[in-house]
Amino acid sequence: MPVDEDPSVTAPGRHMAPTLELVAARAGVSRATVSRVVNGSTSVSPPIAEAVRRAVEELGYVPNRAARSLASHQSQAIALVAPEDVTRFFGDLFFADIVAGIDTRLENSDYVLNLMIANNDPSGKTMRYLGGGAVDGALVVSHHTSDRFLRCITETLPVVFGGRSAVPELDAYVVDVDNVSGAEIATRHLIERGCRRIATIAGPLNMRSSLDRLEGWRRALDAAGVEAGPVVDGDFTMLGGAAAMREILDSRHTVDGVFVASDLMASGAVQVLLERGIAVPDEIAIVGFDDSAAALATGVPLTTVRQPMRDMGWHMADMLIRLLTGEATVPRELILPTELVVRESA
Amino acid sequence: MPVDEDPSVTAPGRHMAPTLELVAARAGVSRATVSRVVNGSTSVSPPIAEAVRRAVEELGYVPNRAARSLASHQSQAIALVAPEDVTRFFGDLFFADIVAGIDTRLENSDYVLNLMIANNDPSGKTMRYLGGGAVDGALVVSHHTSDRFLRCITETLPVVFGGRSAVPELDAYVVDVDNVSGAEIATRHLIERGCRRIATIAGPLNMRSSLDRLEGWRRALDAAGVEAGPVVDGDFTMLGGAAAMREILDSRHTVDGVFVASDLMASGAVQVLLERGIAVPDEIAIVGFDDSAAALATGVPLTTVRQPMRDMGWHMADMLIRLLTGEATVPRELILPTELVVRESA
DNA sequence: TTGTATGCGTTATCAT
DNA sequence: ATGATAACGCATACAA
Repeated sequence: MPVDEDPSVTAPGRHMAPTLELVAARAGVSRATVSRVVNGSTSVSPPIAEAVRRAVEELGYVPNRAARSLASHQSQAIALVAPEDVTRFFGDLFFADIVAGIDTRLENSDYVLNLMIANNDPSGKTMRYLGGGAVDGALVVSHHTSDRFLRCITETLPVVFGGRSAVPELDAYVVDVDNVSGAEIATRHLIERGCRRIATIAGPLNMRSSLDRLEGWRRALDAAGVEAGPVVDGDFTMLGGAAAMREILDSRHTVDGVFVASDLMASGAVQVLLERGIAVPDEIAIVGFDDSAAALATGVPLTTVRQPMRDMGWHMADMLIRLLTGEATVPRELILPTELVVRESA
Repeated sequence: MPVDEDPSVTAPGRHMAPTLELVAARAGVSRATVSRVVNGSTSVSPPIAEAVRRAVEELGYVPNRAARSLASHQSQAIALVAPEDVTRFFGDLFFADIVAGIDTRLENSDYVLNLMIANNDPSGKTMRYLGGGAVDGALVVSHHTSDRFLRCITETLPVVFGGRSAVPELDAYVVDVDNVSGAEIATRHLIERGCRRIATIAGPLNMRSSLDRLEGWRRALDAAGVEAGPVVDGDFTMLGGAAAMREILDSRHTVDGVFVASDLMASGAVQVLLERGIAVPDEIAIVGFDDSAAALATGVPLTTVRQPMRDMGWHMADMLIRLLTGEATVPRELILPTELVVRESA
């Protein structure tokens, strides 16, 4: 026979958190009823509901997550899975912003965010965790995550991707930034300010965003009937950008404008230009992409394309929640607009 | 009436995850035994343990977190609580790195990371969550979080702070970067290269790190018998740094070196110098702090002080885990060394 | 509308 | 060393 302590309603147990049971006792109803009002069931008479709410308030009751999860088969948690090298690629660039965006969406929900840095091993801890019912869904900032890994996880859980992957067959839910039109706008800006020999420094061509930005550059050129200048890979790094700029300058081409697919690369490119005494933007105009910190820290403040990373985070979370709550019509793809920020480099 | 599928042991239930029960059946033992081997209890005979392990493997069993948590009163989760404006202050600076560090420590543990952006309201969702047993402990990157908030949370949970707060009475567990000696080294570098009239552009003086860096600057000066130059608040922003630099130049002081308490501010300062045709470092040498992206994107690559943010994350997590596992001797404070990175600005 | 009873998957306390 | 069995705190089907 269990040794029950006196469950006197007045005694606020030392450290034990109050349970449904206690609230029920205090309100003079059954556990089920308390559960109902806590979960916002409609079928409970106003006076009773009120009494329960009071008891909840007085006792400072807060539902036990584990118990709730166990009984309901829902964790009310979602995972944010980021590739192993967040800090290398997303670098210190967007991560904080995306997270902030996700959080603002989650704020008014009951979901909490679980952070996972994932290696690309579909059999690792990450997969076990995601598969083990620990989370109801996942947000993944993909960009170049392995195919096998992605497929695995989408089979297990509702997933929303941030940034379309390079493998288009994977028709999952995704929110992305409109890289194409962003690049297009940037390039058009170059054209409108008079540039006619426009090169581009691109990102690694196995990344979707690089491809899209290249495409946008090309479109703007085509639309204006301007001949395409050289295309050089800058690897999305500052050093790569500098190297690419040198390559362009040393080539047989003459250019008067460059669309650079990231601010970091643009920053490297501008430094090379300055070193060689080439005036920016007068001799060569530069437009970057990202509107990252680098855009302002560069010798010549960069004209660039701002990406709404915060919005992206918000919408990723929003989409997933709508998926989880069984909403009927969740669009499979959401493309967020970019914005040209005109500063001094073009 | 629920439509149960045949729970035959051999049939890998469509979607239901295998439970202890199933594993037990398969291995021909009791649930308790399975639980023991899963949790690494010693008191189980090798052959039986082996059989269980096989069953676990074959069924792909993974313990249900909710159930485990409910029964054990431990969530195996820790929270990372960041101030509301992560993205403004930590900005895109350190957040990703700290997270990466935390994650590497957590990787080999059973803990998962819960991310919470906290407003400073001790009664809000964050507090309810932290108090509700949803996590076993918390990591907080504090720097300027409200006192009341902090006190609240430290009373509820084991907490490790990243960065000492400005309120020293709060003697919680904390890991911090050695701002004092970092600033000292930076300033000494200035002195060693011949500077004799050394100013400093400081951060907001209500932040502990600002205070510490100021202190380091002063110490180096004192140690070398060099008179202290002007001290100007640069607000930890690029614009603030630029304004501060102008203020120094326009003052009655002449300076030949400036220790700037952040790269972002240093970046602004350098631009002002360049605009006015003042040679860096020949006429005025600049040393920054952080070794952030801004350090490289600046016109003159910055000599600066690198902070081991990744290590900081690692040690925060490590400290908390040791606290949670009841380790006897956990130091209350851990100060990580910084490192001077010499580039071109000084 | 409200209460009763059962189950969720583990851990932990007992016996054995 | 191993196996029953009782919590753990909540949701929910069902009865009232």
